[in-house]
Amino acid sequence: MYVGYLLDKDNNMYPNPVRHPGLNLNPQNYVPAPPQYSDFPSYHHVPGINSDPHHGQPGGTWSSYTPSREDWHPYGPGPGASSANPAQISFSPSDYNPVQPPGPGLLSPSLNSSVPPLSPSAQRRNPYEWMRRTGVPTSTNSNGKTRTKDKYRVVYTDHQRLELEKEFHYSRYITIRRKAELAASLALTERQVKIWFQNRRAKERKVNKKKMQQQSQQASTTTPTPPSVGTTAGMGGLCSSSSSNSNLVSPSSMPIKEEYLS
DNA sequence: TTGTGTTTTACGACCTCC
DNA sequence: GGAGGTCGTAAAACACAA
Repeated sequence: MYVGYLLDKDNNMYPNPVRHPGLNLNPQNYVPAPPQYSDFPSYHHVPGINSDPHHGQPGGTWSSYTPSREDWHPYGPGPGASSANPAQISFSPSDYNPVQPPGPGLLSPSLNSSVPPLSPSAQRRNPYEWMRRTGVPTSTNSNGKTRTKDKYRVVYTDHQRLELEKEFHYSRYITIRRKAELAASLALTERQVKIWFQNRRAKERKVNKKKMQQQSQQASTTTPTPPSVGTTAGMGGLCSSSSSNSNLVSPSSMPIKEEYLS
């Protein structure tokens, strides 16, 4: 889909360690971004989001961040907690009437209705279906697991995924500070960000493993001579036998997100 | 429409490091 | 002991062929 397209298009997005120079989305593929994200205050990578030492300027606002959000369980105490996610609320369907928490609205009234889809992919899937049909907690399944309380899983918005992908594209392993910043800016919990990165690394390993299998299969069928032992020439950083190796894969050499390329 | 395969969140078990 | 890593897996969401 378009996230990968963006990353491919901006393959040199992070040519140097200075990152997130505004993180502008490609308007062609992220239409109509301005009205969509004008209500997403942290989307533009507010100052302080670059506070990581290797990310650029030291952050002046870091000390003001309160990481208490980590304790919000994603399943939360019900609709109020779900509604506290501005990124998700912003795109709730017009016929959905969430229980809004009191106080200054996280949701601009203009977004409640007649909002064009977030992205091309948002036209075919609604990331907020769970908000519709998970009103009744499904506390336990047949196995007695308490895996689903209010919802089993949420579907992250394209914006959230884009930002996470960008961060992953920059670094396979997120720092504690960046995790907190990203969680705050994307209205996710730090736990969600952490798990997303874990899953993303797993995905990369899986893809690399698949690639290696294909290459070895190809080599065995085309070349009679086996590859020399002890050399990694030609592997292109695809050695993913261990976790420590997996992060050596060049970001630009990644088989980036075919699922986004449609 | 439906069946099926794939991808995406989320978690638990286990391990390592500080 | 806690945090965060991998690995395996569950199940929802999604894509797509029949």
